[in-house]
Amino acid sequence: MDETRVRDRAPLTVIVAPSNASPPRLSPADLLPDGDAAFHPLSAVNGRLTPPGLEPASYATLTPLLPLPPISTVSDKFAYHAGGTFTVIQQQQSYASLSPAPYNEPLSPQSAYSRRSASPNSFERRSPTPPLPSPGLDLNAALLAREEQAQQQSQNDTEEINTKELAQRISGELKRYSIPQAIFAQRVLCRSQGTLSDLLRNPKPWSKLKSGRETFRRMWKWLQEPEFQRMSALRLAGTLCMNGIYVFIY
DNA sequence: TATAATAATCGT
DNA sequence: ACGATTATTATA
Repeated sequence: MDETRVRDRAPLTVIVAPSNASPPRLSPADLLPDGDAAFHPLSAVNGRLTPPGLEPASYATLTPLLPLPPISTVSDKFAYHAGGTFTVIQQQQSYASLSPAPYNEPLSPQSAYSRRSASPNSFERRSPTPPLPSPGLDLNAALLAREEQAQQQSQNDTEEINTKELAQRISGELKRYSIPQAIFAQRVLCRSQGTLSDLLRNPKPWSKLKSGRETFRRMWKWLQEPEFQRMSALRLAGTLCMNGIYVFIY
């Protein structure tokens, strides 16, 4: 719908790659377009995420150090339909399989927001987007998965969001993990710091929102992710900015 | 206390 | 919604 602005400070080479060449290479540096001093991919606190109740470490330090996360996952899928066309993978949930089960949430589960979505204390994994059914594989499974996903999606799209509460929650989380507005806004919302600040302080009621809804949906989604995944999103740079589609950069 | 980092405001 | 500007807060 909207959200199609691509603004890069650093001239990144974005190539939607014809994939008969060698597998895509991502250098960690590419994931950190703005030499963000805040991001220290290596300062992992031996794997454990902030346990409920403990003072949260900075978001930069609590990432459980996924050893070059994207690449392996990605190249799997990549290889999967590396048929000669290009490699675009629907964004989402790429890391779910990589890390040990995370603590879900230091906070109380969302309650008032919605009655339909998300069981409070399970991860309710949306399955990673099933690769396009490839001939010879199990069609039914693929179709089923796809359908589930579609349901999920339409649910998400239909969902009404209590923007006021959402804003509070987000503010809270940003504080807890010392996530700067600028980072969150840019990386997960594709918005500017000022915009986010405004949204958080004076959220308009859902009913009065038009295109602005998308932004709140993103906040909501982010909130539903398990912690490690949220952090990935933070480090990932621009992932969601292109229509929910990953484009490999190399 | 100076400076840097981050957040809030406001005109467009 | 952006982004420049100003205000606030953290830090050396």
